[in-house]
Amino acid sequence: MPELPEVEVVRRGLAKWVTGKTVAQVSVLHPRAIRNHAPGPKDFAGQLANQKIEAVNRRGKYLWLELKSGIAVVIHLGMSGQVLIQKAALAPHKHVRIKFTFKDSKKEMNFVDQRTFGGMQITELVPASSSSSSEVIPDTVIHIARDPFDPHFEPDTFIDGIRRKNTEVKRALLDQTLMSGVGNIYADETLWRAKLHWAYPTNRLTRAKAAELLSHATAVMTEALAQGGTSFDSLYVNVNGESGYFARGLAAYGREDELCDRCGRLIIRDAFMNRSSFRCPSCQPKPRS
DNA sequence: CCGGCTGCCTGTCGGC
DNA sequence: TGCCGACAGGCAGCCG
Repeated sequence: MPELPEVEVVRRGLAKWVTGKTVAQVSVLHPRAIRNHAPGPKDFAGQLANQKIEAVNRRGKYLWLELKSGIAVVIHLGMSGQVLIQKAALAPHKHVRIKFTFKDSKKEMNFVDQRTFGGMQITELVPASSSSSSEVIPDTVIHIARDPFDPHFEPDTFIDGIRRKNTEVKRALLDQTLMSGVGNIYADETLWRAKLHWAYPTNRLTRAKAAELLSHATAVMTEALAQGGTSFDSLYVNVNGESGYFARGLAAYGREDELCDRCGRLIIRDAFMNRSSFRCPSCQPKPRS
C-alpha cells in the first residue's frame, strides 16, 4: 500500500497495537524480505528476540519500529507489502515473508508481500538533520526528504528546490529527496488539481505555482488518509486487512475514458517513466516548448 | 545533474 | 483452453 496515506494508515494501526510489546520470536520465511540485512536471517531474528518496541514512526513511505535498545526495524512495503496483526491460529497467508510473535500477546505480526519488492532492515538511529530537537531517524532513511505531514517539513525548502530543478514536474513530485510520500497515484491527482501536465518544466514554475502544487499534494493526501487510504483490491489493506475508500475520491488516476469532473472531457492515459499517467487533455494541456 | 533504461518478483487480465 | 504480452501503487543503479 505504498504511498504516504496508505503507509500512515499502517503506522497508526501498528502504533496502537504494538507499542510497548516485547518481541518473543521472529521467523524469516523468505530471505529476500531481509536482503538489505547483510548478516542474514539468523542474525536478524537473533537481534530482535526479547526486544521491547517503544514507538512506530514514519517518513514518506518508510516506517520503522523503534526498539528500547536504540535500534530500529525499518519496514518498506514496496509495491505489495502489508503488515497484518492476526490470530496465530489463522491459516497462514500464502505470501507471509516475516512473522513476529510477542511475549505479551497471542496475536502475531505478519509481513505479507506478494511481489517481494518490500522488506525489513535493522538500522542504527541517528540524529535527524536540520532539527534542534532530539529527533532521531534510521540511518538508511536519511536520504529521504521530510514529507508534508512532518512537523519539521519546510515548505520553502521544497518550493525553492523544485524551482531549481531542470526536469518535468511529475518526475520532481516522485523524487523522494525533494519531498517524500508522493507516488504515482497522488502525483497524478496533484497535477490534476493544479491543472498541470506531467511534462511541465519545473524551472518555469512560479513561486506561487510551486506553493499551490505543494498545497494540492498535501490536501489530496490528507483527504485520502481520512478515508483510510486508496485501495483497488485486497493487496492494499490496513493491519486488520481492511481496505480504504479513497479510490472513489480519485479524479484522474485510473479514470481513462471517464469524464473529467471539472470540464467533462475524457481523461486520457499517457506512458511516462515506464508507467501510466492519467490527465485531462483540456485542463492539463501539453506545455508549449 | 539529468533522463532513459534495467532489474528485482508474482499475479491478473485481455487478446488471439 | 492455453499462451503471451502488458501492466501493477517502488526504488536503486547504471550509463551516456
